[in-house]
Amino acid sequence: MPRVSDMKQRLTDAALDLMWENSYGTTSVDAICERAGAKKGSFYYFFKSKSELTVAALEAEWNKNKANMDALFSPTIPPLERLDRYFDYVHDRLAELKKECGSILGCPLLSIGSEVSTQDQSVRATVDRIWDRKIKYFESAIRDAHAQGLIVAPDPEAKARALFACYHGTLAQARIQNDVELIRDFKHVAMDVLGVKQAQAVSK
Amino acid sequence: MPRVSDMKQRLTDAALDLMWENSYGTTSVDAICERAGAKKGSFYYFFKSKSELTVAALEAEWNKNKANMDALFSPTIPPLERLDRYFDYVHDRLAELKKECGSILGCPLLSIGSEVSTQDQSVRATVDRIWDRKIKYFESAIRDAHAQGLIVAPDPEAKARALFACYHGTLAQARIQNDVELIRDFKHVAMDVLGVKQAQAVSK
DNA sequence: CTCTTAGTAGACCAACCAGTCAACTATTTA
DNA sequence: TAAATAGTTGACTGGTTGGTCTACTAAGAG
Repeated sequence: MPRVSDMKQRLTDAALDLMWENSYGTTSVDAICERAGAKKGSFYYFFKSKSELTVAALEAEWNKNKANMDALFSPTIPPLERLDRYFDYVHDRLAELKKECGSILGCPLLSIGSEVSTQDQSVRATVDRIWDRKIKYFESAIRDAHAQGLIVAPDPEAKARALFACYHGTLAQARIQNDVELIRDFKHVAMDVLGVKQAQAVSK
Repeated sequence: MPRVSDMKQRLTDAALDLMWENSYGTTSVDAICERAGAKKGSFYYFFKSKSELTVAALEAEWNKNKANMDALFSPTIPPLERLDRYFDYVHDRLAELKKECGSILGCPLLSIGSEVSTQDQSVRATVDRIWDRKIKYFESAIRDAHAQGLIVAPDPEAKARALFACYHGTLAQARIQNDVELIRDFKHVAMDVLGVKQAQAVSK
């Protein structure tokens, strides 16, 4: 089996970086190739189309983050603290990225998903699928919190979806206003959504 | 003063329709002209660029909705009911649009804003400005509710921003999943965010 | 050493993009 | 009726887009 290459991954990495910072539409195949150090021929050797590359890039990003997500949402951590740590983690990462590129980028799933949802069903479905996987982390944290009597959430799945949506709205607003402030404040909003009383909130 | 024309408005209407349903990037000047029944020359007679047209289209949309927003958020209506009615109104409108085009479109401010935020500062700033105006409706409803002892919100501006962000996250998720369900449920989430006890919620 | 296979190279294409421009036309005022 | 003004027309341009194609090359297996 001759000749190995990491070009496929370089292409998905480049694509996600560019689409996250800019948008799906303004990220051209040429630009992706340039950033990955590839030529057009290589691109279309690995992917049938820009759409297919995007699906692969989103799945690759998920796989890259999964281990970290598993750690953040480990059942060994008190359930509300899992959420708290996750919010901190995202905040810190976005703040770090802002130093590099000057902008708060929000969540690529939402940006890309919202942009292509009515136009590209396979990308839309991919975003949808990954979105659901991420909600599962919220869901089990919420279920555990309910079981421990920290909150009242008889329908953890619905609560998780609602909280996840609220969080992404905050990330989107942060992107539009290019301001981390809201993200920092979201922790308190999350406690409201979950119905945690101040006294019960995660102590520092 | 010779020759009058409603073409400027036809162009902004067409642009907003297309960008709302599809996206900023995939909405071409040609497509806008076709839908408005204009030729390229007319487009660039009224607007210097696609970017400038978009700014005008967003402002025009705001002006079209303003009277209705003023009515929905009239101080004569109990504060929490104002929000309730607003959520109903948006839900009904999006459900109606879905019948026409097959998709839940979400909020054009968020879709367009998120897409262009890092690329087009004047459109970004316009979205930002209109976003702030809309928050004002939430803010005064929240302040009134606080004054009446219906909720505890010592910082109505922050609460309004948070609630608005949560709502838009829900609208974005509805667009991505093409599902009204979440929007229907948002009313209850809003009451959680505001800290309204069930018994105090708007009665039917 | 050579065959096979996985990957690379880059010229090329038709479609489309935002934007330009000079000629044209309808309408109002004087 | 004629001049001035407000709006319209559509061909055109140069650059970009996603995608194709044929020729090429590096490396492991026999």
